[in-house]
Amino acid sequence: MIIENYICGEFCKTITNLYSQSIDIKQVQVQKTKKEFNGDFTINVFPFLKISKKSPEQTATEIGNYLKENISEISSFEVIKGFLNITFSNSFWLNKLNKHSDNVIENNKSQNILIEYSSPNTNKPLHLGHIRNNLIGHSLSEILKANGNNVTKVNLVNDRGIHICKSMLAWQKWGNGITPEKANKKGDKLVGDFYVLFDKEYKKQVAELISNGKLKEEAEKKAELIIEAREMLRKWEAGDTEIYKLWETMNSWVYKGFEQTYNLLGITFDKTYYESQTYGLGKDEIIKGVATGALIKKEDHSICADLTSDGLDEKVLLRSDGTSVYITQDIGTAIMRKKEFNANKMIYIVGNEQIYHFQALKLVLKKLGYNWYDTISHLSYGMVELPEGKMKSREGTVVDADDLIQEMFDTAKTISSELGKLDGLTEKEIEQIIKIVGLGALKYFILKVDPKKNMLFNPTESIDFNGNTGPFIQYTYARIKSVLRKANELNIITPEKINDKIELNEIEKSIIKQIVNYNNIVNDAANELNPSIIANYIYSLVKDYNQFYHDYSILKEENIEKRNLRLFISKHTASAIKNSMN
RNA sequence: GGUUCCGUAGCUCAGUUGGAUAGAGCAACAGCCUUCUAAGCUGUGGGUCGAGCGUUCGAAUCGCUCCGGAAUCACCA
Repeated sequence: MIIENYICGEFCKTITNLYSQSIDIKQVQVQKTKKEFNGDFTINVFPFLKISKKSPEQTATEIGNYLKENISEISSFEVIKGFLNITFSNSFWLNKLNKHSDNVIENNKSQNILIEYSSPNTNKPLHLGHIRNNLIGHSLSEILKANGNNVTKVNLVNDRGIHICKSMLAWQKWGNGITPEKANKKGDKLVGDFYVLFDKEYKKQVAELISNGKLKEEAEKKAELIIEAREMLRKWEAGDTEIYKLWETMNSWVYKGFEQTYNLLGITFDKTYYESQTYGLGKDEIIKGVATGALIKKEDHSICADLTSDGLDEKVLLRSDGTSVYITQDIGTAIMRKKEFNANKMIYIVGNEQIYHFQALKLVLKKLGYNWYDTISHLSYGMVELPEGKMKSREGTVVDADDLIQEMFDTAKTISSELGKLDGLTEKEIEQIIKIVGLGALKYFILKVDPKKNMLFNPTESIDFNGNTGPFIQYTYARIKSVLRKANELNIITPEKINDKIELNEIEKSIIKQIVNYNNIVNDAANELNPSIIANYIYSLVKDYNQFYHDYSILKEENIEKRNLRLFISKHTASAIKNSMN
């Protein structure tokens, strides 16, 4: 955008000088020139025909001539219909590239950004949906960091509630004192099994009641197991020591399991919140809100926010018995975090089923008088579907995170050894490689899709290493590194030695342009909160580089400057790729 | 029913604030290991951008109306 802005500015001056009329810079449209045409940037002159009172071709030619005369870096221009394609000199691009050599992003207004992601429940192991969440959250936080922001990554664990009591109750009844160690099982898996067991037994009871003539709804409420689970939740909230101890023990098993999965994925958090500690937050704020008249207290003593003027409904914030609901807690934590981290921006990575929830959250905060309510953004992502349809825990079609990651490793190993990529390596090296490749495949496969869209996860395609995949990018990166390793004359690659005397062919120039624009893309993606832009961008860069690689042989190269240029490009391509692979 | 999101090649997906002849990969077919690593490269075929109307010099992109799919509209979380 930096170059485009510069061109826009020069264009405005040109219009003023040629036609003595001033125009708004926003009217100027500058794009990168399409591949099929000659040029680096294209200015569209159609909107200015009324000012020039000439044909599109004449107008574009006039402007082109003026720009070329006044900007020395423009080497030539071409006019096609109303499109003015201008070409910058090679030295212009090479200098830009050199400026960005360390991929340090300039022009930063550093911000404190808080990003919440993952947010698991402690009654089930992590699954494919969590993987999408985790990868988006982690990747976005890396993008924001690369932009020079101060990023705090937080997790909010849902560790309380009736669903947690269900697995606890099942363990109490049928667990016979089993532990992850005794069962030789990950803690989250073990607890998840008891949750499933509860559901199974509960359904049995319900079916029995129905066959005894009860209505379905009544049966679901009257089944003994659910009554016991509710009683357990009541005891937990009352601070019953025995229940509390069980809860702590089982949750600690789960956390150990989660930690393993996070480690496997390479994901970390700066702070973890537990809902058991935050669920009471927000009450005071809401009561204050009633006092100021922002919120409504109803006859049954429940407290609501009237959001109808914003197109939403009435939202309950405190139950009639004074206990808090989900959103109460979120109001409290938002206010707390805002203070704690002095956050300029708070991003929540949460599935699109909660779009309504976050709209309501922001509006309630607004009503409560927090004018920073709009610094909250909800990055919602779509569901991950399987070729057979949606994942359903009841039907056992949920893709478990650990299983999936293991499968990626196994496939990476199979494919790599079939291709002979692992020949002559030590066990340790092999393990390292399949981890990088397997995870790279999974991460890229998920991140390349626009988060807001529902996506289809086809296991066989995700572990394909050809084409638009993570391993292809890694492969290219590895090859570039190999080129650089072999080029022991690296020290003679200096931009000063590369000048306009060297002609750039189309591919060389296209790669340089792409790398120069890389930082801007990163910036834009950070603004749009969308890692998939970078993923797709890097793929196109890598693809160009691959052509480049196949079209030339450095070792056979006739002149030393050309060889330097190619090494120079390789070096920058490598750093651009590396930057985006973290 | 209200609100939000999605619909682009057989399949999975890109497509920058409206721009030029709509792009990749997979799958199919035909080539390429004298090159820096073939996890690659080249070529061929494949499209009514869900449909229609409108806005304008110009629409996959913006607006409206339909059609199809998803999510949501709890004193659940």
